[in-house]
Amino acid sequence: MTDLHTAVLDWYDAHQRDLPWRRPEATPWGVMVSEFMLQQTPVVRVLPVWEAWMERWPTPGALAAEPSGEAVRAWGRLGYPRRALRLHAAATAIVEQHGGHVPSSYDGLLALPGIGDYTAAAVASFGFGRRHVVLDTNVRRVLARLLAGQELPAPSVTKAERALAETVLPHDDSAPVWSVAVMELGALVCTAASPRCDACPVARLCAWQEAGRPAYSGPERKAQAWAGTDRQCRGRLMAVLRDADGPVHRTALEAVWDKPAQRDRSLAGLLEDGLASQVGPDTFALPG
DNA sequence: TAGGCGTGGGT
DNA sequence: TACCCAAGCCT
Repeated sequence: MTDLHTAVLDWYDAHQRDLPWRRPEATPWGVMVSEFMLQQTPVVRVLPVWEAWMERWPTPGALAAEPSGEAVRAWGRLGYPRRALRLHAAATAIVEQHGGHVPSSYDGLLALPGIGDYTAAAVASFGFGRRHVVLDTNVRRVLARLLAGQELPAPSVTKAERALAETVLPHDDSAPVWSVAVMELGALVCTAASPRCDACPVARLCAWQEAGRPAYSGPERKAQAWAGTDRQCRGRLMAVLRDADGPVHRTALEAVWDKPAQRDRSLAGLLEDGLASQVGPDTFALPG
């Protein structure tokens, strides 16, 4: 155990948030649900939805037994509702292919819909105690600063970055807690915009500090457009479907977006994606 | 692989 | 006010 590990783990022990999916009684399914919800979504918004979700669907089988539309409805305003669809599909695959038990291996997890490298590593690690490099945006940022001396990581994961993360991943059973501790450090202290270096337990070991905190100099990071996009339109349409008890008439959808061509294209996209279904000549609903 | 895909809080 | 960004995935 190096000075670096001791400092990070001691800090985590003292400052970690009490999150329900981190508690000892949390199941692999609960961990998996949390990881789906946390994809691109802050913890504070996930908490109440996760609680309600686990109350209603405590196992993959419970979720798989209901229509996918119920998952989309329960997803609420978390955003990226196809995650709800994919979580439902993953639950179905777990029932059909894994006897209702969340697979414990990275490869088994990676094969499920909606699970990529990060989520597979996170569930294998946090849900089953396995040793995997867990590279999310927090870990990447912390290691970029601490080890590479750069303010921000590259736009996508590089081989060198993964290799560097491997060099600091403990080889004993503390690998998972190391990963979650680094993530927590990134979420609470080593933040993207205004890092609180005065509160950082490893500032004295940080290559970025040592270099004088140079500004990011890599490829340009372009922001996503939002106003007037199909995404905004789709969000409006989904809100109408979600908030209705049953099927809604076409006019209710037309009322929330005034550009007919874009509205029609967006609705067609939602039908194509399986996020909505047409139940009559002029009526639509969440999928059955 | 670059771009599409929701939502809302922080600065 | 306008970005910026938050435990990514898929095509």
